[in-house]
Amino acid sequence: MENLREIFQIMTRRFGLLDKNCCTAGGVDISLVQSHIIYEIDRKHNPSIQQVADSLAIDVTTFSRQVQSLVKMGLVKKTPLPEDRRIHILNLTTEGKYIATVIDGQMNVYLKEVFSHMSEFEQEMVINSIKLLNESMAKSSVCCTPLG
Amino acid sequence: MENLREIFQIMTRRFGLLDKNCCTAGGVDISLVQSHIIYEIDRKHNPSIQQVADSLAIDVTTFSRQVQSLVKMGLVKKTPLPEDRRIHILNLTTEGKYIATVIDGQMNVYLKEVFSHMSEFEQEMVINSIKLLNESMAKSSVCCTPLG
DNA sequence: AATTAATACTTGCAAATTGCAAATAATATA
DNA sequence: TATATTATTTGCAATTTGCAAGTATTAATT
Repeated sequence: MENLREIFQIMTRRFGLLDKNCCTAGGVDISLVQSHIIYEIDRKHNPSIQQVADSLAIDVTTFSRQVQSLVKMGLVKKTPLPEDRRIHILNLTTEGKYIATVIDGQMNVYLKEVFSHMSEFEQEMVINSIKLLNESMAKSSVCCTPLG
Repeated sequence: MENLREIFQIMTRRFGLLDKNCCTAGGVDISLVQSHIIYEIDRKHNPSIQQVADSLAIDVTTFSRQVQSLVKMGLVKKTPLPEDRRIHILNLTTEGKYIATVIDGQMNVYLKEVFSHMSEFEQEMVINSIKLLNESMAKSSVCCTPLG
């Protein structure tokens, strides 16, 4: 088998670049990490601080501060859970949701553009492959355990 | 077509985690960025500072300082080019090469482990898909232009 | 019920990383 | 020679990071 690392290194680097494009929406500038946080809060159902931090494999203390920023920016709301007030639940404000939607749309436009250079058949294949890869990484012991 | 961003977001995040594992070799600790820099210097033939910075899409001033650290750590050598002494050529020291080799080996072990959860056929397919993806991104206008 | 332990989250640093603007150094052009 | 251009490096000043230690709240133990 050929050099796996080579092709993966290039791929992830390129996606990193694509990702960087995606941090301005509706006149609001956010950082890459913040966009990932918003994405994750949107995806999960009322997650706690700890949960999201684990999913993104960010140190909780760092994450705590990032959340504070996002709250200050009016994109995220933080509410103590009534049943257990140690836990704080996160969700997006209306503006936060809006930003999430815009970024998501933008990302999909970018990805579609990338896919437009392939045939129907190839597109199918690539999508299946990525899914397979995700499943394999989920099974793997060497990495990637966080995130559900 | 289904939500492209979802599967890519998960994939790149997981690879990010895998990548993070890969920064200790032979008793030397390096950061993620530094490991990418070493990888890129190794891959290119006597690249200049500017070239590597562009490839990795890192600000040159930031990159300059990272190189200084790596030189201080004895992993990278920086030599002015005789024909044009504005340009500084980078290459790995013996220890730098050693580190690069160790990390590369380690990464390939990890990747093989991930691939071990797939059939022969699937493995082939995934590899072809990643290559296709890389080619498509290279053709794309929306991202990823740096790096050759 | 009172102590102790465990969990979820937040601060206090201090170090590392970043990027812009300005500086230097070397070459190319007028 | 003077001016512009290119490659790289510093000077900040702001942001981001992670560890250790803190607070707040709930669970377990006595």
